[in-house]
Formats: sequence, structure tokens, C-alpha cells
Amino acid sequence: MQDDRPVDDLDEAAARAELARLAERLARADLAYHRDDAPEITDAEYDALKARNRAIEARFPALKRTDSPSDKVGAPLAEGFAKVRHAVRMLSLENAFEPADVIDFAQRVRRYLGLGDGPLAFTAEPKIDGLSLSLRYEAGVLTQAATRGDGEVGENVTPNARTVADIPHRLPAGAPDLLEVRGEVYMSHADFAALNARQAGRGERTFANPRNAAAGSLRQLDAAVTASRPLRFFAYAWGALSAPLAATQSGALERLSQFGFPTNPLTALCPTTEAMLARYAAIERDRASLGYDIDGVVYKVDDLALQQRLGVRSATPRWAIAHKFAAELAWTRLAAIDVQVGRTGALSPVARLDPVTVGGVVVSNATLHNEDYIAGRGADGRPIRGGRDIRVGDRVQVFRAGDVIPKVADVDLSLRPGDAAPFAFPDRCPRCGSPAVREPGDAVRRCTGGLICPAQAVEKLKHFVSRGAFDIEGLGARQIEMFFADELLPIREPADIFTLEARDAANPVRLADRLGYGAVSARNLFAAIAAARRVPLARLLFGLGIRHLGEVASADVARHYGSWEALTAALDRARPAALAHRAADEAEAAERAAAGAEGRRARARAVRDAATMGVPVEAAEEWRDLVTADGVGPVVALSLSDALANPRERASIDRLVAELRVLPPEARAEASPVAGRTVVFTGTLERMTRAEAKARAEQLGAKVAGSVSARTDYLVAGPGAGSKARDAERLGIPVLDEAGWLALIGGEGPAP
DNA sequence: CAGCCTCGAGTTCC
DNA sequence: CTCGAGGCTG
Repeated sequence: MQDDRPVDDLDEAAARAELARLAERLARADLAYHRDDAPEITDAEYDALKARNRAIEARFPALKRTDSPSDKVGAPLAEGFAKVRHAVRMLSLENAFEPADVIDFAQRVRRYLGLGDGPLAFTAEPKIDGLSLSLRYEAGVLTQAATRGDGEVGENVTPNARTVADIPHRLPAGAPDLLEVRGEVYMSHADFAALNARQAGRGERTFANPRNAAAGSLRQLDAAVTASRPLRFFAYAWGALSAPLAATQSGALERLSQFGFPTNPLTALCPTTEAMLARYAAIERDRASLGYDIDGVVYKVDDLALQQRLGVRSATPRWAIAHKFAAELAWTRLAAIDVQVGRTGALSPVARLDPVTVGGVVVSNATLHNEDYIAGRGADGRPIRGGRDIRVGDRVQVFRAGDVIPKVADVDLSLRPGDAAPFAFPDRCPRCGSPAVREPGDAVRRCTGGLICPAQAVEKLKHFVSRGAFDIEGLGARQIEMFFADELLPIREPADIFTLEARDAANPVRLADRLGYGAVSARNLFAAIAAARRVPLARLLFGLGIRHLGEVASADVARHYGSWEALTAALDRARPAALAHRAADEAEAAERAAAGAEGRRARARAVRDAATMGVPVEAAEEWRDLVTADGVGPVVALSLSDALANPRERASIDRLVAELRVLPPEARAEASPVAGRTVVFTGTLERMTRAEAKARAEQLGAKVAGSVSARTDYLVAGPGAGSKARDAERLGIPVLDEAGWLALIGGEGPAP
């Protein structure tokens, strides 16, 4: 098939065949690289194929194909599926594992709504184990189908969804003009077994479980393949709507059913918590005979107006919860315990297991959490598993928490080998040999090597290029490992990434000829790095990987200071106060340790006073400004201060920042009149609870504070307001009543 | 000061 | 996805 003759030796027919072969070969390589993230040829080979394609086209211009690979420039755009931004975010659900969690949930809802013992109904429906899908209908016609993705952005699988018999292509008259229907795509047990038999008969891959089969079938580039797979669908929710479906969850499901969507027949309305739990028991009892996989029961507040008042937290709604069935368990042998070193130096023990199937997936690794967990102690020091420890060679019980993360749950002492010794958790870093210490009250042991430790250094770099940070295309975890180990063109700290191209240019052998790179891929990498030089302050901060500064805290700090210069200047000024704060903490700890010894206590206090007293007023004020900032407390503040004050670390950061153009945080451009304002609520609110008022205000971009200060913009005072109202008056801050507040934010109350 | 909620950091397999 | 812990609220 393959034609290796020099281009000049090809006749027209051979050239035509070779162009077809190259087009197919390159398209396959593009998919493997970009969609599956699993390159099947090296970049050099890829470049060579492209070069040959171009050479043949140059000699036989008339034969150039309409789908010529030459027309696809650089990083091919051949992504498997187009990305789709969901008009309304697809949320995930909070989980409950025990009846007590469900009772808690119902109580939380009551408290939040201020319902007392009044009536409150929930729907209960089986939680289908498939993959969620959002179907968009415009003017009654299915126009788009998208997978959940990360909840914000999913994949466009419209042609595939059209092949699913349960999904209507058109809606009857009376359906809203715009309607996004959400539900679960799944495969029945019978269809799954038949499909696997068919696959096996043809020598093709079989699927581990119905969910994987459903996911694999829906995410086919060729919708004809999807059409040949027996997929089904249950509708259970909705996204964007031009008109409300009903006043209740159950009513809305009824409407969806009238529109032609299958809804689950086991769905029931439960007037009490007891009814919810009874429904759970009934569904669990029928689980095996349903004919499809379910992994729990979902409860939702039935009244949609109440759902709206409850609103959503960062990723989950307050008005629903998933009551999961007990996880499937499996027994296997613990072959070894490895200890990994994370970016913060945390030593994490990982169980290497004899492979075993748990819940349809073969598991060979599982987390062991920390040294206490192995020893049979919980976080509070109390025995877990009846105090049984875990030893290499033991028979252990494994389950997948949340059906995902494998964990070792238990151990069978009766089968323990006679020579099994208790696991000795290392007190030195397994990678760099530095002492590994456990701070008092901390559950994890950490390597103290800092950036000396290659494990920490490389994990920090991986974090630096990760999604929420610099997110450099073509520079992922694998590439970081490679460059970290490379002698000729190393990346050992973040700044090295941005000097990569210049250093490469000075090398005798270029990247384009090494490490599996070709001219195209090397150029693409340098371009992606160049693009990453312009970086928002929040991403820079997060990328630095400073302990306790995650995505949210980084954004908070960035917004607080506005620029890198302002941030570093402020932190440098605050440093003496930070040190004093640490000294005070340590003195206090010493004091506690020497409880009873009056003399020592006095000495500790003296140390603290001394540490606090010498601090310049300016430093104390700057420190105070930091610790009182939104989302920042003493722990976060101290961690940030330490990172910037450490000479080695600071030098590395300065080298990095010199390579960058740091962009200021975006001002929150909200249309709401209260965006960016600080509001304080006091007194009794009559039309909403305090929690609700706060959530609503924050949703509109306002900050809700607990006490009135000069920075407060509005005080919302209900009946019974006391000192806060007087404070506001004294400070000349506008005071609104509840009606005035609702008028200001424009609406009767909680709006969509 | 206690409990709640959210965030951070850890992990697996596809 | 879960656990632990930091920060905020009542």
C-alpha cells in the first residue's frame, strides 16, 4: 500500500493514490494527537509526511485534494467535536450517603427558606448511570445537543443525538419557543450485552460497563456508528426557557412527557422525609430488575419558586441532593505501598493492588490518604476499621468513592501473612532524602526540601502550566517531565519556559530535531509560550503554586491589589508584621504546650509582646489590610508573605515576572446598580431569609458585610434594627428598608 | 467560639 | 470526588 518511491519517480496514478493515503494518514494522526491526546507517530514523522504531501502536490498541482492536509495550518483544528457554551450552566449534585444526610438536607432547606414545620414536598427519582445531555429546541425543532463537559462548556454532538430514538426531533405545538431539555443518555443491560456480543464477534473492542458503552457510542465522530447503537434517554431537567413549564418540578416533568420525552416512571412526589426514604428503599429493592444501571436516588424541592429562592452554590444547587447507593466492594491483595511527593511536598501513600474489577472498572491503584489512615487512625486520632492497620501482603477491600476514586476500605486480619510487618511511613522524602515532617495538628507529612526536591520542583512546574494557571497548549505534564530531565534545553523553573526559544536558538542541535519534535510542532510550542506571556494577575498568582493560594484566593488577592507592583510593594511593607504574627502564634503554641507552668506562660507572653511591639505602624496597617481582605485570613496571608520573602523563591519569581506582561484584573462589569457595592443587612427581613438575601446580593455582584463601616454603601434595615442603624446614620450611609432594597435591585424578589 | 460553607490539594481511570 | 482545614457567620 505505502509508496516510498521518491516523488520524482511517481506517475500520476501512483501520486493520486499516495495523496489519498497521506490525507487519511495525517487526518488519523491529527485525531490521535488532538482528540485522544495519544500521538501515534512522532512529530518528526508527522512533519515528514506533511513535507512529502506538499512535494507531491507541487509536482502534480491538478491532483491536489479538496481536503488537502497542506491547507490545515500548524496545530490542526481537527478537534473531535466543536465546543458549546451552555446558556445555563449544567450543575452537579451534592451527595448523600446515609439517611441522616438526607434528613440534614431537608432541614437545611427548611432553615434557608424559613419554613419551620410547614409543608415541603420533594420529588424522588432514580439517578440514571449514563451521561448527561442538553438538548436545545428552537421553534420546536432540535437545533443542538451538547454533552455536559465541565458544566460550562460541553461538546456539540447534535448529529449523534438525532440518531437516538427516544429524543424527539420536533416538539408538538404548545411547547415553549426556546426550550433546553436535560436528561441522561444510557444503555439498557440487554442492549449492552447484545452490543458487546456483536463487538466481540467482529473482533472489536468490548465495553467495561453500560455507561462506558453509552458514552463511547454517543461520542462517535461518525453519527452512523451512533445510530447503530441502542441508546436511550430520560429527561429530568431543563436549561434555558422562553416560558415556564410549570409551577412545580413534577408538573414540569409531566409537560416534558407530553412533549414526547421519556421520563422515569419511578419518579414520585414525597410530602415528607419519611416518604423520601421509603421511596429510596423501594427503588433500591427494584434496582436489579430495572434493566438499566442506576446509582442512587435524586431528591428535588418540588416547588419551582422555592427552588429559585434557594438558588445555587458554586457548583451545586441548594434544592437537590443525590442519595447514592452503597458502593460496590471487592477484595484483592495489597502488593505494595508507594509514597508519592506532591507539589507542596505532601507525601501521599498509594496502594498498588493486584488488579481487580470494582463497579465495572479494573482497579490497580488506590489512595491510602496518609500515614494515620494506614495505621488505622482517623483524623481525630481515634481508631478506624477497629484500629486495624494495613500491611503489604494483606487482603484488602476496595471501593470506588463516588464511583470514581478507588480507596482501601478494610483489611482481613485472618488472611494476613505471618511475615507481614507494619508499614513504616518514611520520615525522609523518598525522592530527595530531606526530612519529612508533620506539623502539629496536620494530617500530612511533608518533604522539607522545597525547590531542592526534584519531585516538588517538577510538580510545581506541572501546576504552573495547568488549566487554571498558564494553560500553555503543547506544554502539559508529559512535556514538563521531559524538559525537566533534558540537559540541553532544560526547564527547571517557570522563567525557563519563557527563555526556551532564545536558548534553543543558541543550541547546536535545535528542538525541531530532537525529543520527537519537528519544525511545525516546535514552532507551535514557541507560539503558545509567546501567547502565554500576557497573563492576568490572578492566573500568575495561582500559577506560582503558593500553598493555600488556590484559584479563588488568587483571584481575591489579585482584585484586592490590582497590580503585581502594588501587591509586592504592599507585601514587602507588611513583612515585619507578618513575622510578628508568626512569632505570636508560636509563642502561643509554646504556651499551650507548657500548660500549667506559669513561669513559661509569662515568658511566652513576653516573647509575643516583644515581637508585636517592634512592628512599624505602616507594616501593621498593611498586614491588617491583607488579612481583612475578602477570602484572606492569617494562614493565607502568611503563606503568601513567606513565599515572596524567601530570597531564592523571590528571585525565581522576579525572573519569571520579568518575562511577562501582567494584566490587571478585569473590573467586574455588572449591569446591576449594586455591583461592587458593600451591603449590610440588619433587623428582621420579611420577604426572604438572611441567607437568601445575601446570596441574591452576591449574585448581583455586591459584597455582603457583617458590620457597618465607612466602606459600607447601603444598610438594609428591617424592623428591630439596633446599633447598626445608628452607626449608619452617624456615618451618613444610606439606609433602605426591605421594599426599598428590592426596588433598588429591580424585582419583586428573587428573580431568575 | 462553634458550626457551616467553600476552598485547596490530594487522588484514579477513561 | 473526598477530605481536611481555613474563613465567615451567628
